[in-house]
Amino acid sequence: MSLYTAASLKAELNDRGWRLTPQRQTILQVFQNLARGKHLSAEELHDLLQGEGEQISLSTIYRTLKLMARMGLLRELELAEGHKHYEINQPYPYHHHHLLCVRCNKTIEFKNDTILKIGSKQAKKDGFHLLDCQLTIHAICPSCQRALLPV
Amino acid sequence: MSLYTAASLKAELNDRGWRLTPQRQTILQVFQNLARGKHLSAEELHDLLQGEGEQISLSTIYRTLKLMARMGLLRELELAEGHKHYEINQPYPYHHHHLLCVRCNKTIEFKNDTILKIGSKQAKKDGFHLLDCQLTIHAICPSCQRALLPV
DNA sequence: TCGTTATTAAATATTATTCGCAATAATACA
DNA sequence: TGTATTATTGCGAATAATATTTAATAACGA
Ligand SMILES: [Mn+2]
Ligand SMILES: [Mn+2]
Ligand SMILES: [Zn+2]
Ligand SMILES: [Zn+2]
Repeated sequence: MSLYTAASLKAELNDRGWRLTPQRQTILQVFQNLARGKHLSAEELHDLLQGEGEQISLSTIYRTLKLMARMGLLRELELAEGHKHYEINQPYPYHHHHLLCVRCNKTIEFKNDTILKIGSKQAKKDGFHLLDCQLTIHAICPSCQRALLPV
Repeated sequence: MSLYTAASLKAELNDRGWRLTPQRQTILQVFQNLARGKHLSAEELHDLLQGEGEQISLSTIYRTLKLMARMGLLRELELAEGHKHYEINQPYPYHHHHLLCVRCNKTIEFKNDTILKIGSKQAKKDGFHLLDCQLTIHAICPSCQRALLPV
């Protein structure tokens, strides 16, 4: 399950002229141990770390999340109005997608192997190097449908 | 092509206790006439309208974009860091997806009928009312691959 | 072990988006 | 067709997520 060890993360970083820091290691650790279906915002990650006694500045958290998303280690998700959420980017058997209620932000994860295949094929066709591939279904959940009208 | 006339937009709005205003009509008009492959941010739409002599406040633009996205008339896309883009939400034959370079934001549109089917099926299965279904492929384009390292 | 330089924490800046409000105008209905 | 109701607008101000600047620190390669 745990794709990156300290050593492999270091290699991945050093390859690009970057450095392995305790902060980066800790943050990746958190995402690797996060329960399935959980997603964290920068703020939430900050709070979680504080709770564990880890003192990592919010700036560093923002920088690290962005860096790791661009490396393909994390997925950057738009699951709520106003801020991003992150989760570990897992390959094939764990790869999944999101069904989202635009009113209450209820999120359901689902798997579908076809989508990743389509995405990989398309990226390859255009010569892009694939980082992530995410289907987001914007919809209205059953309970929000019942609670009619109000936006 | 033009899915909504003034009359049908009015009906759609009034059904929910909302009103048809010249501003809403104008904004939907712009998106319906937008060239294939073009996406607009709130700011860009504002500038475009100004250029045409239409004076619609930025507040109204933000409100309208959000409203229409939640109605399913527009698609809200995350194609760049920091701000959203919008396009008209077209059904089946025009429905498409995006391949995006996370470094330079180069965007390629592509079609795939399977994805919409998967999305519809999943939404139905969970009792959600589908608004939009978008596959976003995060990747690195060929020229950014060549321009190595720099983030 | 040392020098170089990427990274950090903290404070500050930026900027997309929202909100409060008073004025206006779309709609329902008499 | 006129009137009352209230959703919507434009403006300015507020908010909040994220970026940036800086000096101090600490990884890394030699
Ligand atoms: Mn997920
Ligand atoms: Mn598009
Ligand atoms: Zn809901
Ligand atoms: Zn690029």
